[in-house]
Amino acid sequence: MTQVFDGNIPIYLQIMDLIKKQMISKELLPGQKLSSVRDMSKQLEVNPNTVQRAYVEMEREMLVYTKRGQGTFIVNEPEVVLKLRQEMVLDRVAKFVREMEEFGFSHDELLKIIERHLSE
Amino acid sequence: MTQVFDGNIPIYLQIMDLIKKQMISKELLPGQKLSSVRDMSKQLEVNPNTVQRAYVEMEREMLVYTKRGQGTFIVNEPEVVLKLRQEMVLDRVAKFVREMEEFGFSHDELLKIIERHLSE
Amino acid sequence: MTQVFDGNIPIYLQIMDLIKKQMISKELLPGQKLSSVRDMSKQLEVNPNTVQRAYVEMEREMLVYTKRGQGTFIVNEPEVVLKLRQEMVLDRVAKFVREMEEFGFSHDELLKIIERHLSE
Amino acid sequence: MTQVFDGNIPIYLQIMDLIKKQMISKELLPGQKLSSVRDMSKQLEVNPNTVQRAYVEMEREMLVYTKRGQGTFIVNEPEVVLKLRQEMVLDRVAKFVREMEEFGFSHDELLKIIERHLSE
DNA sequence: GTGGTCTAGACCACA
DNA sequence: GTGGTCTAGACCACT
Repeated sequence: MTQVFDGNIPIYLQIMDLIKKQMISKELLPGQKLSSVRDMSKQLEVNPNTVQRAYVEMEREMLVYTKRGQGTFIVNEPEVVLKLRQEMVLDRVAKFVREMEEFGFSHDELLKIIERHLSE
Repeated sequence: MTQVFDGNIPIYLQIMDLIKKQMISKELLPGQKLSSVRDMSKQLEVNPNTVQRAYVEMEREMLVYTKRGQGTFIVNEPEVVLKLRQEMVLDRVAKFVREMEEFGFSHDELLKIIERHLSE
Repeated sequence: MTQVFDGNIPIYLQIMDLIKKQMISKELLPGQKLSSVRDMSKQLEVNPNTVQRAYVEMEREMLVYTKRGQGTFIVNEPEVVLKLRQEMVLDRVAKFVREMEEFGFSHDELLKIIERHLSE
Repeated sequence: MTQVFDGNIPIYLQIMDLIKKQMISKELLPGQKLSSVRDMSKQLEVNPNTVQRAYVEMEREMLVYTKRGQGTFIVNEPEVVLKLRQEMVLDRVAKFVREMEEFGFSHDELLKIIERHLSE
């Protein structure tokens, strides 16, 4: 599975998103080491600087921390990941529902649409 | 309510999205005239060139057409709007479901989350 | 006067410092435009990215703001600059006094040393 | 009191500075043995290589010398320490005065600022 | 012309 | 090997 990026959104943001999703889905656990900047850049076929930027930005968001010369790690507090999960899910659901309302769907219609989509 | 744009996505794309939503929700009807580039740019507090670009792109997508000296108009065929609606809804639903799956939610959980959100 | 940087401190931090000093000494006034990234990079004989980083970092510190396509500007509130001035002066003085105390100087000696230095 | 380092300046330089200050304030006397690399690295929570590098640099500056199997020692000549003291004081004072001038302070203002700071 | 992002690749401090 | 910084230079969105 090669990673493909949306050309209209900065790649470093998409990398941050990718890692956040892995934190939420428990592919990445608290305290676990992230791939090194170099490895990640090869995996994603992206410049090391771009990965670096994603890591720095996530460190600023207190989701990861860096040990000089050792690597970058998911923060140790599971609460942080839980909070992230809540925030991201809420954000996505709210945005989705708002958009569907803007399209003129009632809540019932919305649920039916999703159910139909899931059953396919 | 002033329009606020996401700094990480090209503004012309966000303007296109805005207009498409208005077409779908019937705030903009087939054949109706869009605000002039100048007016729209003032409303959105955006450079006229940016609005212009959004209009041109939408013309390329055959959603609007331009009459010299008169302005830009939504295409007259209602089917086009219907098709747009289907496409955008499908796109949004598919994207939303995919993301929720990436978060590790089952389909049942997903439905429950939405129901809970709607009932608030 | 060519700018020379201390090899042991990141250049972008030294550029930030430079600009802050100019804000404090009123070479740069609230609302004033900074040199463009490219111009500044030529003036300082430094890569544009390095200047860019300094600007972004200062934007995060709310000392400057950016208008897309127009440039980077000192924030308009003079209070911010005053606060910066207070902070930086206090920081420098406190650090200096602390160091001189660590060297074993009394306050009287410290004052004499400075007076002698100033009169040279 | 745990030692905390400024992440933007090489740690070995900060360690050198620390030792020099101790020499100047006579916490470390001519001929006295420095903590072993291993002990020092534990105290400072730093990699032994980093301490080692600080020691080597200081040996190059002729401020310490190493006896094989016995450890690292402050040089025996008190004049060296005196000279170091003069140099560091001059350096700090000059740098401080220069910075305050860059901030736009006159010599009088500078003295007043320090006096006010000392009297607090 | 202006900032924002990205690539390709280098050198450094640190473990 | 690992992150942090920097250069050289490109392309893009926006004014």
